Amino acid sequence: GPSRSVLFPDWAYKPAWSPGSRQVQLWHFLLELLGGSGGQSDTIGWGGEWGEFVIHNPERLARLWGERKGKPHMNYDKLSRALRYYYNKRILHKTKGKRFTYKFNFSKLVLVNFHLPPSCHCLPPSCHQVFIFFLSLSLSLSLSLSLSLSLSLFSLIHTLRSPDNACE
DNA sequence: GCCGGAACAG
DNA sequence: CTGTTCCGGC
Repeated sequence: GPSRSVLFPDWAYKPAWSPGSRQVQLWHFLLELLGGSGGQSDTIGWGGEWGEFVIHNPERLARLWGERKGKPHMNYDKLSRALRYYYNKRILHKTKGKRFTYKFNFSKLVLVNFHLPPSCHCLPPSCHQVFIFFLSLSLSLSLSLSLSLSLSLFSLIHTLRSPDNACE
């Protein structure tokens, strides 16, 4: 597959509940596809609104996702069930009335997956907002360069969060 | 197509 | 935990 290490640092693939595992998540995969080819391909592309994306070829997307996860029987019916589980997590929601169209909640995406402990005051207060700004920039301009900058900032935040830089 | 419950896997 | 599989309902 295309370069997952380019877009996401390794720690982004490790859920907090399972330090050993390194399973790619569906929203990683979607952003990966949307981050390349100027945000447009025959399979998936950014939509009209901010964070909105359209699946142009649902079964092809499912096949690619199945290849990544080692699930040869993946299809859009099952992939879309996984997308629907994102609704309550506030990672995605459906753009109603538009076929195969969903929308990212990027601020929630950041807060859920990369939240800072409230007790830590080592970081500037607006690190999240800075990241969101970069990510929104990459969305509006469809520049993978901006996405790389965003993830570099992610890495920086992660480094600052390490025990070596703990408060007190 | 889209929804969400239920059982299940790793 | 994040999905995967299956499915009845709209």
